[in-house]
Amino acid sequence: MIAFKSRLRESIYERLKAVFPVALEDLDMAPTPDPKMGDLALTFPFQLAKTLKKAPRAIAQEAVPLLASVEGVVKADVAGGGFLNLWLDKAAVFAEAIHIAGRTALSPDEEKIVIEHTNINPNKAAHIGHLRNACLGDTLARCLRFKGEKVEVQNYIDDTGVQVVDVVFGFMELDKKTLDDLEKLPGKFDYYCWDLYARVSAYLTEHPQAQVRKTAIMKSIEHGRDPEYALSRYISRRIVRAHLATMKRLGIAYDVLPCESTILHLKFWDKAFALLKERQAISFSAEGENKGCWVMRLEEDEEREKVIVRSDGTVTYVGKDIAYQLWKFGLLGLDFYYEPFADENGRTLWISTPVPSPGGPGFGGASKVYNVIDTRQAYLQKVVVQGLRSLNYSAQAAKSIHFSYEMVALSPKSLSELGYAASDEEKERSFLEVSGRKGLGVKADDLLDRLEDKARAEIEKRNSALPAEEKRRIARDIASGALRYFMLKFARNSVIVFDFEEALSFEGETGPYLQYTAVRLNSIFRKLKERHGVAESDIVPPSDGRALLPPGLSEKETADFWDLVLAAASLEEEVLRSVAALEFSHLAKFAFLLCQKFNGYYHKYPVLAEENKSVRAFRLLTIRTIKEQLHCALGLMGIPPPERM
RNA sequence: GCGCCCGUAGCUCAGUUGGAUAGAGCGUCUGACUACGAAUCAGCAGGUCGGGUGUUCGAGUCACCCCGGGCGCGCCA
Repeated sequence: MIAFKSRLRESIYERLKAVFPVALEDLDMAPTPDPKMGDLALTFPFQLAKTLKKAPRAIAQEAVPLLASVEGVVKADVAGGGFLNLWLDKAAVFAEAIHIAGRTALSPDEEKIVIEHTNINPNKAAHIGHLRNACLGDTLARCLRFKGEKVEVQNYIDDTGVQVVDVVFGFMELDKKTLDDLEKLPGKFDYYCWDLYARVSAYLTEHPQAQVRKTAIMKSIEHGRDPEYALSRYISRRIVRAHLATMKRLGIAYDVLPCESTILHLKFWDKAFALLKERQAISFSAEGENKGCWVMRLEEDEEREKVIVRSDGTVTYVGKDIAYQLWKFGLLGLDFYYEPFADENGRTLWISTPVPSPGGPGFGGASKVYNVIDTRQAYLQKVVVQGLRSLNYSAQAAKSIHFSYEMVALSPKSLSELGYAASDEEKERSFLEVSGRKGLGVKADDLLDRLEDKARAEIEKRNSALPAEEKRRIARDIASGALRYFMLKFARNSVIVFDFEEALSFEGETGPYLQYTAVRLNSIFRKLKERHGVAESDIVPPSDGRALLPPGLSEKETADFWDLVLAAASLEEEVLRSVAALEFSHLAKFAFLLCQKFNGYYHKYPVLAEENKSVRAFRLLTIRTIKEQLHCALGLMGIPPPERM
């Protein structure tokens, strides 16, 4: 419908411009509050009132005759204090909706877009906070690809960070395990490390003198000395595989895994450092509290400065991030080497390596970059962008988007369900932050397992005769759909206070509600084939000149049909709106509303049982359009539509 | 102290870059299945949109000030 609307806007503009001082972009067309008042409302009379020194209502009155014969408009009228309401040609809109259903006419704006998301430290299992990140990032990727953009998804692996060092320390010092022992460790490795990491954190707090040993381990890893280096590498790689397996359960995949170790080996930082010095984006601090450091002055606060290179010559996290961001835009003049890491449904996932490997693919070189990182890192992301700007890469700075979102926290109820013994101070609070250090959080796989168990029980109630394998597959799809919708339904700026009961719900505004709706739609077409031998693809608009809307259709049904089709036809606009605002709760809400409208419609209007042939054909055409748009929306959210459930 | 975010129905949250009469879900209550799938649908009840002052034809939405809560502000990542 986006194409229909833009054509409409242009022809309205053509009619108005001779008489009124309007610009094309002033012609906003908002839906009316009530379909009885028309379909779209123009508000330009309000805007013109002052300059024309006329009442908005009078302006609207004057404009009405100009719009009466615009193509696609069947009626125009004045309403309220000066709204100009339009009634659209239902058949024309419906025809376009049928034509475009399940597809899009949108086109890309960028040469190439890089999205960085997930980025879990490879030292422990993924938890619900990580899931929010991955679901948002993956949905963004899907929407941009739908739009036609060339998208590359990167999952940055901090394989040399202190968090991995902590776990190496734990294996060596607390558990006295060798690499050989690790290879034989039974059970879920990421779960083992989850507990170990919490144990190490507690141990280091109680035994500050152990920091010396930890520092020694870190140095060994940096210099590639075994057994520390071999352990760190083994741990990080095995955990990354665990994370990938978790994300695969949600249909989330990546193109490339850039590793921090490679950034260090290939001297990305040295190159970036030289650039920063050369263009004076950073300066050497000769005195004061940051004496001996290379620092960047902050634009919004001249008093403050951020240390980029420490006095001991090592680079900070932000410094490395600036180098990485430069590489994403192809501004570093360096590239990684790559080797295959995994095969995901026939698609190769590549990992960076310092070892030259001829014939490998190339990554990076984007014209726009989205970094999906929670809002607590907003300050650091600002510094990164300022880094680009200071290097005179203002175009790239403007296209460095921090896709920020609030954290996932735990409700007091979920804390007690996890068996967490909260301190008195913690009991006062309305929620607690997830903390890997404390081992406090809901592990992604645990939550998915619980969702699957519950889904399987529900399937058993309804479809116990299905083959076991199919029941398992459906349970997986429902678990995935429930979780993905849950992660998208909240606005990104609001803290999700996680509650098991809410997250495990399959009723109301949930993923399974949407899936159930899709299943009902499937069933109609399955039965159409079984009972009447008509395939879904045979449902097409009448070709013999008969009207798209059957004559004599009741006023009530026309209104219900129209409400449904208008909703379905706004998918593309909703996608654009969601991407522009980075607010995928819009898309989620859109899909939910569409399902609600369909379920209400279907309740009132029988389809297969309808005796009047032309009415039945019309309803089939209507719901087929709905089905395709719904499947499309589900696909954008990564919610799998089961055949049955 | 400075910066960012949040405050809407009993609970959890939407609210289309300012539009007409503020909406969902859950929960409560009342109804609808020998099924085109009840993971559904129909209905009842529930609101000084934290408070105030402005801007505007129009404010839940924008500005400023308060109140309450969260998160940042490391030579950690």
